[in-house]
Amino acid sequence: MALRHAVLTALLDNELSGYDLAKAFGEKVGLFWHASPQQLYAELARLEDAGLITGREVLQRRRPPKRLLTLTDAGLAELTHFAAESAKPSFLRDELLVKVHAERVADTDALIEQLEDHAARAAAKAQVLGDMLTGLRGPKHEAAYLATTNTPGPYLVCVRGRLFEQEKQTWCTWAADVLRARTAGRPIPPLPPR
Amino acid sequence: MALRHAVLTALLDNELSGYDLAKAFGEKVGLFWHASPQQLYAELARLEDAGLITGREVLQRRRPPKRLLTLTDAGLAELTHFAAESAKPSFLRDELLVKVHAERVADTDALIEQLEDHAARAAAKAQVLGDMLTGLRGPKHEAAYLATTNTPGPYLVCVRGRLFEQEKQTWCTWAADVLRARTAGRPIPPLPPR
DNA sequence: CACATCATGTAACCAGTTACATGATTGG
DNA sequence: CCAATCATGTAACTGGTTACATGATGTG
Repeated sequence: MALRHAVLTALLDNELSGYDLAKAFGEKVGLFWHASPQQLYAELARLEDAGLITGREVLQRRRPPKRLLTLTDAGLAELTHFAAESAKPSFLRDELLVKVHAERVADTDALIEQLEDHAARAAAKAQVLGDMLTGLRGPKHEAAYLATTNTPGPYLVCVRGRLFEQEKQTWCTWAADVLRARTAGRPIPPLPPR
Repeated sequence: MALRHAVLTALLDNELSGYDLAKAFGEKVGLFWHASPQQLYAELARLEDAGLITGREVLQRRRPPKRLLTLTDAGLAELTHFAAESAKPSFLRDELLVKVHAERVADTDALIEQLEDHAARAAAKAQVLGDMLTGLRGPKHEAAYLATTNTPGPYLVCVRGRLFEQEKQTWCTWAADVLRARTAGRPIPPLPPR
């Protein structure tokens, strides 16, 4: 049950509403841990029942009121405890790979199209993550930022997300090129080094 | 519902028993799509009910009898149809990243240990995948193999798995080095290029 | 004789997805 | 006035994990 801890982590630095969290999980956080709004609202209710977070009502001018959520001491302790446990290994799990594996019985042109589509999306995400990284470290160089910040965690995680997307882009592009070269009888391109 | 299709794909080339499949999902297939034996047996029952696979009993000397499963024509058609649909984007979802994100409130030494552990596992998996690739292409060069085989799918997928594990190893090692350098007051190492 | 491997599952629970539901406010 | 965004959820279903259960055979 790591969604719970992903939520606690997201609340570590900011006081957020359920809505804010849903947005964060669709963007920043979502780049390494995805969850739907419905899942979040359910989890938030459970977390509040368990006393790991508390909410305070904030009235807004010309907006519906919102509940800003904060970690309690118990929530903080829970997070610290969680971080010390050994993490289970993560798996690559990708529908597209299943389809490529079944290329033999698939429509190759449709597959190529999808590979290129996924490559483009990955490139866009990598770009967003790159911008987030420069935003985080500000005017400093990476090494200087990592040496001095007291929250290196988010930066490190963001680097991983970026590597992941870059790797995905590289592979998708190459795989599409390979399949295209095969159907056209052209020479197979090598996998670009990175 | 892509487990169903992952199973069909695994049966595309070989006739397998439930037990064989469970092993394959723990090894080869599991490197890009993981499933537990329980999930598989449940899915197999459903697939047979749906008429997408059939089993034939095989008696063995000095072994319990097993049921070898094969794709039916309907199963093949289902797979072809699935491959043409657009695949939903895959997410990176990793407990370890949640922990690193929460580094601020975690035991840094414990985290470093885990990062190094995960790096070692990733390196081992990458090695296995590399061996699988050389096994698949035999004496040929990659380009020659990909140009001539009629099943490039498994090879391409395997390359992706290897890239993923290499990327994971690179990052885990670097992140551990960064955290270690911070606590020791040493200079932060750069992320190695690849 | 004990442990690993072959071979197959069931039951209970937890996590995640899809579809639906509601109502206010802001910007074009 | 309509669409987008802010803000919060519920209900029904599907998918996945953990723990348990059974029994045969091969290896040290």
